[in-house]
This record gives sequence, C-alpha cells and structure tokens, in this order.
Amino acid sequence: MEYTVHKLAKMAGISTRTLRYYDEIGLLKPARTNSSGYRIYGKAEVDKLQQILFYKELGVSLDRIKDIITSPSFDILKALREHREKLLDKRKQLDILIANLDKTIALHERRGTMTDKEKFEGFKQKMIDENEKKYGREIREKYGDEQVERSYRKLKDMTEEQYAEIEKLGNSILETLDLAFEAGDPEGPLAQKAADLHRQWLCYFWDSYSKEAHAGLAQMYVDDERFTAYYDRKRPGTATFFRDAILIYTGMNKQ
Amino acid sequence: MEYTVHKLAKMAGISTRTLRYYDEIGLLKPARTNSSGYRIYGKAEVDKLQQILFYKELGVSLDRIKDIITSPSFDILKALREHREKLLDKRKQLDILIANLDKTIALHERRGTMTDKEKFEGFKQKMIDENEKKYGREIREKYGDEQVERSYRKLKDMTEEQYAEIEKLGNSILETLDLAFEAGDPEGPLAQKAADLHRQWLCYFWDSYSKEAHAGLAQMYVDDERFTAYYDRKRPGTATFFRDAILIYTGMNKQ
DNA sequence: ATACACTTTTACGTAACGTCAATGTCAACA
DNA sequence: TGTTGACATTGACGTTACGTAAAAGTGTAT
Repeated sequence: MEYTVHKLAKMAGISTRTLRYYDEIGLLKPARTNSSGYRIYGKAEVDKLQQILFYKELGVSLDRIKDIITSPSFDILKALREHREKLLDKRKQLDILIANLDKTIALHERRGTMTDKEKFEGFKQKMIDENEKKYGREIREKYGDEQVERSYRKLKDMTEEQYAEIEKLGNSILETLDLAFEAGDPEGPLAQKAADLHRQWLCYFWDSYSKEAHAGLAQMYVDDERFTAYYDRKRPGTATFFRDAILIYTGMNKQ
Repeated sequence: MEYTVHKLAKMAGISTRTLRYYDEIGLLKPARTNSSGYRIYGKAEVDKLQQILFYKELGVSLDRIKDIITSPSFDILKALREHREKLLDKRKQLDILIANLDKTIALHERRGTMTDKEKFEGFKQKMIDENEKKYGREIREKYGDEQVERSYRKLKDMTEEQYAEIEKLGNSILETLDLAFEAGDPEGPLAQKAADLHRQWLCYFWDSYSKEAHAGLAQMYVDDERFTAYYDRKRPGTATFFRDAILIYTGMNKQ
C-alpha cells in the first residue's frame, strides 16, 4: 500500500507540512518520489511514522527521536529517564509559578475590594515574597515544598488582627530574648519564656508543631549566617544563646 | 540615579541584549539617549523593569506584560486568572506525559532486565494468574479446560525472546488499531493489518488456529464489557471496529 | 476544455532572546 | 598623546516545529 503526503497525513492526523518538514530534517524520508516529484510513502514509512508520533506524544524532541529510531544502539532508557527528569523539573517550575500567581491574584483581589487595607495587604505580600526570595530554597529543602506552601497559605489567609498579633509576638520574642541574654542563663525563666513565645509564633505558620522541627529551626538560626546576623545584630552570641534556650525548651539538648 | 544598559542589566540580573530587545519591542524604552546614542535609564525605568520582571516570573508573555503595564484599564485580574488556567492545563498535560513516560520506561526496563530469569518468570506467572482471574471462566466455558491448560502451558514454556515478541506484537496491535480506527475503514489496510497482527498474537497461545475461533473471540471482545472497556479506553467504538475488521479478515462477516 | 483537488519548492513568521560581527565611544595608563 | 580595554551601538542570523502563503506544476472528473 502506497501513500501520498495527503493520505498519510490524514491517516496519521498530522499536516502535510509536517511530513515535508520531517523529510527536510531527515527524520522520515519517503520511500521514493514519482516522476513528478511527488513523495510516495510505503509500509515501512507508516511504521516509522507511528514510532515517531509515539515518542512525540511523550514530548521528546524531534532531534532525540531521530537518535532513538535511527541508531539501534542508542540508550533509549537513559534518554527516556533524562527526559522524565526534565519534565519533572518543568512541573516543579509550573507549580511554583501557579503558587505565585495565586498569591498575585489574591493580592489584586484584595486591592480591588479593600482599598483601606491596601497597604496592609501589600506589606503582607511583600513579606511573603521577601521571605521566599531570601530563605525560600533553604526552608524548602529542609521542610519540603508542601510545608512551605501551607505556611504561605496560612499567612495569606490571616486576618489583620492575627497579623498584628504576630507582629506583637515577634517583638515580644526579641525583647524577652534581649533580657534573657543579659541574664545569661538559657535555662532561666526569661530564656524559656522567649522560647515559648517563639513556639507560639511558629504555630501561626506551621499547621503541626513538633519539638524536633522547632529544635531544627533553632539550629538553623546558628548555621545560617543570615539568621545569625538577624539575632546577633544587637549583641553577638544571641543567636547561639537562643538556640540553646530552644534546645532546652524542646528537651532536644540531650541528643 | 541614571544607568547605562550594562549597569541596569547587572543590577536586574538580566543581559544587555534583553534590555535592547525590550527597547526594540517598545516594552521598556530608556528615559533618553546621550549624545553618542547610549541608552540612559532613570528611576522610573528601574521601577518599570521591576514590574516587567515580576510578571515575567509568573510566566506572562511580554506581549501581555505590555498590555498590563501600559494600559491601566487593562483587566489585570482577568488576565492573571486566564493565565492561571493556562498553566493548570499545561500542568495537566505534563502529568499525562509523565505518566505515559513512566509506563514506557517500565516497559523498556522489563525488556532490559529480561535476562533476569526470576523477574521474567514472576511476571509470566503474574500474567497467567491475572488472565485466569479475569477471563478464566469465560475462556474455559467457551473453549474447554484442555484448550486453556494448553494455552497456559505454552505461555509458561515460552522463551524470553518469544515473550518479548508477544509484548511487541500486543503493542503493535493497539497502535495499528488506533490508526485504523482513525482511518475509519474496517476493510482498510490498517484495520486488516491489525487483524493479522492479532492472529499472529493468538498463535502464540493457541496451538491450532481457526478462522471460526478467531471470529468468535472477536465477537467476545464486543460482548464482554471488560474486553470492550480495554479496547475502547482511548476511543469508544474501537472494540466494535476491531471485531468488524476481524470478521472481514476471517471472512466470517457473510455469516 | 475547464474546474478542482492536489502536489512541488521557496520563503517568511512565530517567542525571546543568544551570539557573533563590524564599528564607535569613553576612561585610564605609559 | 597614543594605545589599550571595557563598554556602547546597530544589524543580522540561529534557535523549535512547524503554519501560512505564493507561485507554479500535476492528476482526475466532468
């Protein structure tokens, strides 16, 4: 059975242009051409086209498809696995984009409905964005994408009162921590109060609190110089002191 | 503060080419050019570039960004929502691609580790079991216990090469059938090729082939909803189409 | 004979730049 | 003051996988 471009294209559900293109790049050449230069495809070409379309459906580039179907020694499995990795990366990127879009849409929505709170909302969004930009990777690596997503969603859904509460809490932590640092004892009541305030603060962002995660975050405050700089900005050593206090608070200090 | 292309590009983390391109398409024109034609950007342009990059991060096209930032009446929310929908579609497509890739990789892996006799045997046994569980009774009723026993024994005794061949045949049947169904003619070459492949496939299981049995099985593909569901999973009507093709192939269509 | 369906090659357009190439400008140093 | 090196300009081609003409020839039916 022989086919002209039109027939083969219709059968395969593609355009004649595509067939001519495949001919042009040497992916699928016709069996022969007739006296008028018309392309004539045979059975073998139909099979080959089937294969090509199969891999194309998987999102493989024509270049790679060429490798796959022309050289029999080509490591198909490896190529497919690599391709899979690429697709996974792409999807991750998409997820991030969608999450950001959601945030942006929420921002615009609120701006449209609540002109009064515009500034407030803007600030919240900015805080999310900045947080993401600064610590996004580390936090994501340590706690996983989902945890971060939930945390952000929680922040987005907060009421103004809750937000004010968080801010107040944050200030309390710093004040108490300063006093505690002056007292010098991470086991003392002030240091333990600071740790407890910090736990409360965390609970605004985490939907499940665990001593282990709390202790882990405390360790990060010491390991990551940006956190350290933040807590040490008044007096060096505060970050380490705070970590010790939290380790004692969580009971994670005895390993 | 005024910036030349290089400075602004470095500050924003993009290339100078990008800035020139944005100028070219009228997305971001410099505040002025100096006597030598150098592009000079001011504070307003910095802000605008920030906006542009923000929307770009969201995956919005430069064309749309232009709309968004140039006309203040542009319905940003609507545009963002539509964009979100597009991204969701894209992700869905990606998920399907990945799932198909997984299946394909699994298939190739099985073929690759075919030398490992254990896995091969295990899979063969699994196939027999599944077959027995699914269709055992019907097949036994229609063709008798002995026939089924012989068929299973045949499958168990197969060599790896034969087994791979069967798998390949099975896939060929489905692929060819799909194409044939699109072509729409059960008498056509593709449909008849599918029927012929199916006969070859059957001959791996039956130790005596007959047109009558083949036609009978084809009818069962339509009568039994599980077979129908299998062949119709892509496009409804495929099972019936396949039966018709086989009836023509076996010459059993004129009763 | 004419209409109509189909074929061919050639070539530009797509999105968002990367990457030369050829040429001009500016600040600094010997 | 001349030269060097870093920076600027415009112009143009390359990228993917075709879509979409345009111009011209071919096949078949009426």
